[in-house]
Order: sequence, then C-alpha cells, then structure tokens
Amino acid sequence: MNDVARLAGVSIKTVSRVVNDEPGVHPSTAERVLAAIDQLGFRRNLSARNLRRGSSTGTIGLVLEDVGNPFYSGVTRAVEEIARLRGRQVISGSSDEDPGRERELALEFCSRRVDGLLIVPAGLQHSYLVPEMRAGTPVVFLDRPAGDVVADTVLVDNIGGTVEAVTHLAAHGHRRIAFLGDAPDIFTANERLRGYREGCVRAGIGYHEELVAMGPHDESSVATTLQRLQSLREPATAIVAGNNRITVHILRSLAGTTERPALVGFDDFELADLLSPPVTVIAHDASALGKAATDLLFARLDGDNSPPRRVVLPVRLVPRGSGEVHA
Amino acid sequence: MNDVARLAGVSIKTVSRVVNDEPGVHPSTAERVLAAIDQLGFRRNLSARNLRRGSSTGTIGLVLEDVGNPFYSGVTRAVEEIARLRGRQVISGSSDEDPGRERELALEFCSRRVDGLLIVPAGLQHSYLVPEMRAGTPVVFLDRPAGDVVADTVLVDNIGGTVEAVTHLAAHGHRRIAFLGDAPDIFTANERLRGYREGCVRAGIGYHEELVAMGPHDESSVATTLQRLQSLREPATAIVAGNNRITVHILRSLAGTTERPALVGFDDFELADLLSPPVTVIAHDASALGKAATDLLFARLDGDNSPPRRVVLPVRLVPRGSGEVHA
DNA sequence: GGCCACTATGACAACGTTGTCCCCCAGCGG
DNA sequence: CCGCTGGGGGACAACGTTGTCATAGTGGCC
Repeated sequence: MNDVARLAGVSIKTVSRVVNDEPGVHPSTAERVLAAIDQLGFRRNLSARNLRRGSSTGTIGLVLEDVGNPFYSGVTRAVEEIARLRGRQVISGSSDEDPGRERELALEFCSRRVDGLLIVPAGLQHSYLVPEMRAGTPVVFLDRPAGDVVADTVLVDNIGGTVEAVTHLAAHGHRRIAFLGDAPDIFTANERLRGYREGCVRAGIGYHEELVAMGPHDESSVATTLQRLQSLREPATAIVAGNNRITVHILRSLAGTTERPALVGFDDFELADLLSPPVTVIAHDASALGKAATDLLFARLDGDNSPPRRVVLPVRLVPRGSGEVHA
Repeated sequence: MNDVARLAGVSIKTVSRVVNDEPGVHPSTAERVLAAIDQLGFRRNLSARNLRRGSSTGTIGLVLEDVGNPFYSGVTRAVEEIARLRGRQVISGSSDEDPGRERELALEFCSRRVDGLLIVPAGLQHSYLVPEMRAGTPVVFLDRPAGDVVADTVLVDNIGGTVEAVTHLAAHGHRRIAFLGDAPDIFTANERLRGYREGCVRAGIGYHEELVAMGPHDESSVATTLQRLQSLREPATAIVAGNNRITVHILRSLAGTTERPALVGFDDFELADLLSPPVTVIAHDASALGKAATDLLFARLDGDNSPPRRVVLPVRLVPRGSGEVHA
C-alpha cells in the first residue's frame, strides 16, 4: 500500500480510501491510485486489516476425524456451504481419532483467531477449550459430545437407530443377531452398542456377549469375527454393523459366499441400493449434521447466549431387503 | 499480551520472550508470566505475529470442485497430509465448477496471504492469477490445466486411459462402444472424448457421432441417453463412462435390467468390485494426485524456480469383468 | 472582504506482535 | 574505588492496515 501511495503520489490513507470504496476521493485521484494498484499487483492484506479493525477474521475452524471419509466430507461440504452464505472461509483438519492431534488443531485454529470452532471430538478431554470458550470463541461439537465441558452438541440418534435395526431384524424372525461396532471408547460406538443391547432385550431375544465384537476393526479382524460368528453353536443369522466402514468390510468379507447373514448397516452409503442384495441401513444425513452444527455456531456468533443445547437428529431405517427374510 | 504483562508486573517484551522461549528471562519472572497467561487464558495472536515477522502465514489454499465428491475429498486428504508434515494448515473451498466462484476463492485466499495455491480450475481464464504469481505466490493446477497461464500442472493420463478402455472393450469383441462424458468445456471431459475417439480409430471400429453423449449429465439425462443408445439400428453393446458420477448414474439406470451393455468407468470408486457384475474401471489415485501437486507446491516454496512443469500421472485399467465378454 | 461550508487529502495513532537497541545493576578484578 | 562484564529487563519502532482528526483549498453568500 505504501508502494502504491508512492507511485500514485498520494498518502497511504487515500489508497486505503480507494481500496475500501470510501467517499471523498476525487475521481481523477482514484483513477491514478487504481492504475498504481494494477501496475503493482497490490492486494489488501486481510490479516492486517482484521488486526487493525479488531474485527472477525472471517474464518471458522473444522476439526474432524478424516476428510477422506465420505461421511465427513459430506459434513465438510455442508459446513462450507453455510459458511459461504455468511461470508466465512473454512479451515479444516483431520484428527485421525487422535486426541492430541485434535487438540493441536483446535488450538492452532484458536491462535488464528477463528470466529468459531466445529469439532468432531476424538477423545474425552476438552477442558483445554474452556479458556477459549470463556474468551468468546463459540464451539459446537458434532457427531459426538465433548468429554468434560458443557457445550453445544449435535448428535444423531445412535441408540434409536440401533434399536430400530435390531427390531427390524427380529421382526423378520432373526434371533441370533450380532453386532460389530467400532472401538468402545468412541462415543457413537458405545451408544450404538447400548441401542443394540436395548433392542435385543425389547425383542425378547436376549443379549449375548458372544454375538458382540467391538473394534477397532479392519478388514481382517472383521473377516475373523464373521468366521467366529458363523461357527458358533447357534450361529448368527443377522448382523448389525456399527458404521459405514465396518459395513463395507463385512460386505467384502461376504463377497462370493452363499448363505449370507442378513445385514443392517449404520450410516447410509452410495451404491448401497445397487448391491445385490442391496443393503438395509440406518440412514442419517451428513449434510443435515453439518448444517445443524453450523447453524448453531452462527446463532452463537449472532449473539445467542442461551444455555448450551444438545440437538439429536433423527435417523431412519431404509429397508432394502438385505436378506432379512429369514429362511 | 498487554494484560498479561500488567498482571505479571513486567513489560510486554518480557511476556513475548516467555511465550517464545527466548533466553534471558529469570525463572521466577517466567513463572509469574506463565501464571498470568494461564489466569487470563492468553493465546498468542498468530496473525499479528506473522504480520510483524513478515513470515509466512503457514497456510495453503485449496480450490476444488466439490469437497463432497469422494474423488476430491481424497485429494483434500492427501493435501492436508503433506501440508501437515510441513507445518501448514489448509484452507479449502468448492467452486462448484463456477469460474467466478473459483476466482473469488482464489483471490480471497491470496488476500489472506496463503503461502501457495492449489487449484482445480473451473474455467479457462486464469490470467487473474498472474499478478499473484508474479508477486511470488506459487500456484499449482491439478486435475486440469489452467486456461491462459503457464504454470505447474498435475494431470492424469486422460487420453491414455480412455484409449485403453476402448481397446479393452474392442478386444472382447465389442464394435459398438458408446461414450458418455461430462460437459465438453471441461478439460478432462474433452480429453477423454479424444482418447475415446482415438481408441475407436485404433481399434478399427470407427468413430460414430451417434454413440457419443456429452454432458452435463444427471440421472435422467443418462437414462434417456441409454434408451437412445439401445434403440439405435445398431445398438451400443458397451459403454465408456467419462467419470465416477456418470458411472453411478449409468449403474442406477441399468439396475434391474437384463441384457446390460458392458461398462468401463473412468475413476475408480469404492464398492466397484462388489457390485454384480463388478465394474471395470480406469483407476487413478486421488491421493497420488493430491500428493504430487502438493509436493510440487512445496518444491516451489523451497525455492525451486525451474520452468513450470507438467506432470501426468499414469492410470491403469482394472478389469473386473463388467460384461466385457461379448455374447 | 470576511466568514462559512464543504471537498479532498494527509498526519498520526493504534491493532498485537517481535526485532533492535539500550539501560540498570550485581559481581569482580585491579 | 573504578571500570568492565554480562544477565535481566524495558522502550521503541515497525509490520500493513484503518479510524480520528486536522488542514488546505475552493466557492458561495452576505
């Protein structure tokens, strides 16, 4: 800006006026300034501007587990969409389920003075955010609640979903329903396990430890588990999968086998309807989750300071006929 | 920092020293400062720091078509990964194939003084970036080349891929091979069409206008096109799909029909191997693309100022048996 | 001509940091 | 007692902006 001012033969304040479309600049002066700007390729430094004006940085931070996972990329897209409508940029990062990494990202974003934070919590300790929240940075947790702070949270109905999955399978005559879930220290995994258990009890088929295998899971551990489940004295005839990745692992393990157990997966996924058999899922909308969380965040930015809210989004069973009809 | 200094009874410079682990602060003083920092929840303002030091902002900007598309979310993930190793944050935005939006995002990122830009170009005009590039911001285009500037570019072998697809189908006896591509003003769509044409010529089956349908495509336009292709006097017996979205549209349209044409899709996608029949694809690696582009960007940041490079990543045909065997 | 209103412009401070330079004072040798 | 040294600490400017206030010039009106 200094250079522009010198080249145009005016003061930097006049350049500032031109750049900001402030009134009170003679057209011919403005033209000279614009020419200089063009010639030098000048672009206003937003950081300096925000610093001086004490205004918001126009950014929001998004910490999630893995942008590469279609579920989270759907969330990201929704967040970006809303942020854009409100004139904000999104800075995002993946924690890979590592609490330390999550913390690092969140605090880095705070150092950059994001206007707000959206976090898919990786661990259970979030008190590190208390100073930031007290300092006025709104934080919304999504998909999972924070461990030890009270804050806005947007979840999906994990328990209701798995209850429904089990109920659905039991209604088709299944009595030996297995559950393959993610690592039990992950909130959603644990909730879904609870829903599974409750569903079993409600359906009157009892809860059997031997039918449950919590993760972390990879392709081979899923394969092993499936073998075990089928070699039980009373083999599992149906499976509830705890998330989209596990569902896919199961599908891959079952590929080519006849005598497939019935399957209901938590999380919908593309092409689920085109597989044969198609896969019945507990569907919930990644965009809806992202949108709800971002809306909540912006409400806080708009001055809403009511007590922290917990929003639970509905899920819905999408029956596609993945072998529920019990032979 | 001012408040911290006052509370600790020292000058702000001393606080700065403590925050930056600079030597020359008495341990007891440092302790007082740290206590004050803790009490006030102080966090260093990175913008101010970078402004004063004239150092990099530690961010890179990523403009792509749609983070929600699994292909681009794979790219995003790879970019993030490398950026992280180099201590940078990623700011990203989706252009939705709108050149104006792309420009807006890119320039906004420049205003934020990103260290570098990664762009999946939406349009053909990129001269707006020339001043930024001249000012020292490295720019790497990925997936498609820039319209009217010479710059680093990372592409995949679009032509080679579609040539191979056609060759593969022709080798299985197909002579009526159709091509469904994206809008022809999109670079990749156009290249793939060229490859298709060349493949047809090489295979000696000729290029027939009636077998080509360029987009933009949605579910219903694809369905209509398929009907047309099958009602030709000499119907198409095989299809090459120009990208992952079109492949999925085709699969959905064909679902439930018998007498399916053979299909080869450009872009691999999850579960392609589990469909029945599985889908043969021209595979290329989103992470490889993201990694190559980011590596190139960092090379520039490290001072490499050799002439702009164009990297073309290989693709490979993954035969899965999607009906190539011609009845 | 004197005064006012108004337009166009500039000087200066400040945002939150950090780099540079300088000062104070204790300790020590002569 | 003097001068020197070095550790600990502060004053001040500057990064690139913008808000506040001041000022010079112009034209109009009584």
